[in-house]
Amino acid sequence: MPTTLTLRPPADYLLSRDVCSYGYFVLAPNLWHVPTQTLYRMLDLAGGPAAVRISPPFKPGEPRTYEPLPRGATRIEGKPAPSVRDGRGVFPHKPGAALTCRFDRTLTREEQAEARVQITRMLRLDEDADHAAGFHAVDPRWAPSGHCRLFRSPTFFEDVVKTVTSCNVAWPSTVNMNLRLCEVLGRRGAFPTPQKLARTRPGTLRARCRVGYRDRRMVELARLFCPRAGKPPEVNEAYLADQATPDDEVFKFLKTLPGIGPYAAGNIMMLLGRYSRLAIDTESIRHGKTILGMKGTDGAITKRLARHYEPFGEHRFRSYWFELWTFYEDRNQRANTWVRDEVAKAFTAAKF
DNA sequence: GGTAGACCTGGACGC
DNA sequence: GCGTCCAGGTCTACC
Repeated sequence: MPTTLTLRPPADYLLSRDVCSYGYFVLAPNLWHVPTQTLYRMLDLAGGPAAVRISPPFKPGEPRTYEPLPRGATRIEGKPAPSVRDGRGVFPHKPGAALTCRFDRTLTREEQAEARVQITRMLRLDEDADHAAGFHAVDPRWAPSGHCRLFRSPTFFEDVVKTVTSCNVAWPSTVNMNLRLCEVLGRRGAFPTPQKLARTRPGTLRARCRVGYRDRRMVELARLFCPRAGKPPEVNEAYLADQATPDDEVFKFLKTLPGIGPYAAGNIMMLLGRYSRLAIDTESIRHGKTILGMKGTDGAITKRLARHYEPFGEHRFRSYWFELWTFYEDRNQRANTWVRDEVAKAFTAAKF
């Protein structure tokens, strides 16, 4: 019998808001199903891949069976998206509602524990209501909407690779690269494991996944996540995620990784739960110019942005990000109504 | 330490 | 339909 797990999120948790809070929710293998406000994806577990559907509790009378997506499907036809009349407050379920995680196969006890860890990481269920209150105390602008959590991947490796696919490329290419990585290298469409990517020939990555010159860097990066000659992986996730490790040390280490520069390192810091740094890219410059009214060269605006977000201290990234995210939502409706293949083309700096 | 140019892909544009 | 140009962040060579 297929496994169903119930996860108790923090009291202020809203699936539609907290999943649709960062661009990675539209990158494969994630699939946000707009009509049912449900997240689908494939998780790679010890016993093999398992598809999971994460949703608020189902109402009495609703079908209890798992409804797999057709292979290759990118969307499901259904009812129109819920009303977005809310002006950043109303969603189709209540804050703190238990999350139902339905799998397409039976999971062993070990796999259930593994799945809980991965889903908790992805949804940031470890950032409780007190954590959110800490952010809102520093930046009260986001208290009414409750924005605080930023969606990420079930594994650190996936977050790092996704960040590399977002560098020096327009958003549609990032969407495409992730789709192909999952289709070509992932088991049943899951995100490829470090071991699989480390064994892949750069030429295959370039030709079939369209990653371009990133091919060798991605293979080298994957190798750093794999144990070698009985030694632990060079990338020590526990050390990097440990809040006792200084931000400066983490940032310095990340920049030594292949394909990771200042922007990518800043972004990965956020994905590790470290919000004290910005990740400055062309979108940041555009934001500085068009929304914050900054003038001057890109270098000058970068310095002004640093000064502008200084007052938000340990929460700089989130204060910056939700300004940017609100800008996107004002022009493209609420993020929980976005369909992957449609936003793939709309979601670029040049379009705004 | 700072900077110029190469690295690829895919969208936009002109013909 | 084809060719050309351009955006995007990192890396390397060079000053």
